Amino acid sequence: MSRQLEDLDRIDRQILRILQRAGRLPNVELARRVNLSPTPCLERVKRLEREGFIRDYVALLDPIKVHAGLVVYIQVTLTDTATSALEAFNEHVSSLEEVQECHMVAGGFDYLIKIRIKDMLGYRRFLGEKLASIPGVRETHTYVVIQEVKTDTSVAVPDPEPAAKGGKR
Amino acid sequence: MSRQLEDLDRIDRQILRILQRAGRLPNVELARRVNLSPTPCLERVKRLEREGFIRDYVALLDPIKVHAGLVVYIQVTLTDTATSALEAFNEHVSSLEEVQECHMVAGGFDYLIKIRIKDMLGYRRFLGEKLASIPGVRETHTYVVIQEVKTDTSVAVPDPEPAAKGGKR
DNA sequence: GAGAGATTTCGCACATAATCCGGTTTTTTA
DNA sequence: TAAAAAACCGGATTATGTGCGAAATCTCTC
Repeated sequence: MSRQLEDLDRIDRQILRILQRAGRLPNVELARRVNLSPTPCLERVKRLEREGFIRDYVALLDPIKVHAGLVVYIQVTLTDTATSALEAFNEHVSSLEEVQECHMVAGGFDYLIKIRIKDMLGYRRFLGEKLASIPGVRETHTYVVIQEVKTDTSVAVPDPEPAAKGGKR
Repeated sequence: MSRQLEDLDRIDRQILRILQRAGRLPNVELARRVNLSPTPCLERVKRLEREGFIRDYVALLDPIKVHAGLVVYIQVTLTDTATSALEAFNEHVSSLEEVQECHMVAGGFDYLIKIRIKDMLGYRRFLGEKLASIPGVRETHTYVVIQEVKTDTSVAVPDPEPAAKGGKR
């Protein structure tokens, strides 16, 4: 029914790579870059969306200009590691607007969460008013980010396999 | 010259919040949602882009479908903490396609980098062939992500201050 | 508090892009 | 090799983005 990555040809992958960087590129221009006419190009894009390769399109803001320039990673350990407790924590954390990412990491049922706030005062408020109010938090360890060296929302799309034998595709 | 966040009114902030979630929303529809006609709405969007509040527009892909489903955080300590060594490391890391984020964290000149790869084999290859080849890496500590609880590219845009008294500016 | 100026808004006209449709070419399959 | 399926293209239609002048709103000054 739905294609796998292996089923995508060179053009499909090109499209993914381009749209990852320029989500609002007009279809005419996209078609030109991948050497297609607009119609089949749009058809491919729509299909990639339908099949779930493309999740959605977003605008990226300048964090500093919207007062969210400070990034802090917080490592969290829970007291209770029962499934229900974990799920409760998941729910709670997901609802916090400062939390950009939350991951459960291997080795001792810890969490690593990434937050964006304006400044240290914002961090203190988050820790005291938001994170502390979540039940079951045993301890936290804070990593304050001094410099953002790289931030990239795109992922590498591998080239297609040269197609084993016989025909091509 | 360029506006600050404080200078944005309710509508501007609404626009930012909406476009963060739906970067390809047609301007007519956006205008309808913020109760404006298309013309001034587009004018505002263009201005927000020009002033740098909106950095760019991107398509978000499904990491699993493009064989980048495994997230690993790696904590890195360098042997040399001279500015030139740090900059060299920054350059090197930024060029690696698996690296989605790289942050310098306070307290001992460590780095925290986030990578996306297909599986554990991909991780081993990255560590052995890519990260190890960067000079000056003293030690690394790995956090393997079991579950992605939350991932959000958007940031909270605060509501405007009610404008103190008398005039505003 | 009245008025000049600036800013923002709207509605219409125009340009550009997205979408639809039919026909052709290419690829796949039997 | 022929038939079927899929992909592609070009042009017509529709929708969307963009430019411009006029009206409305707001700001500031006197």
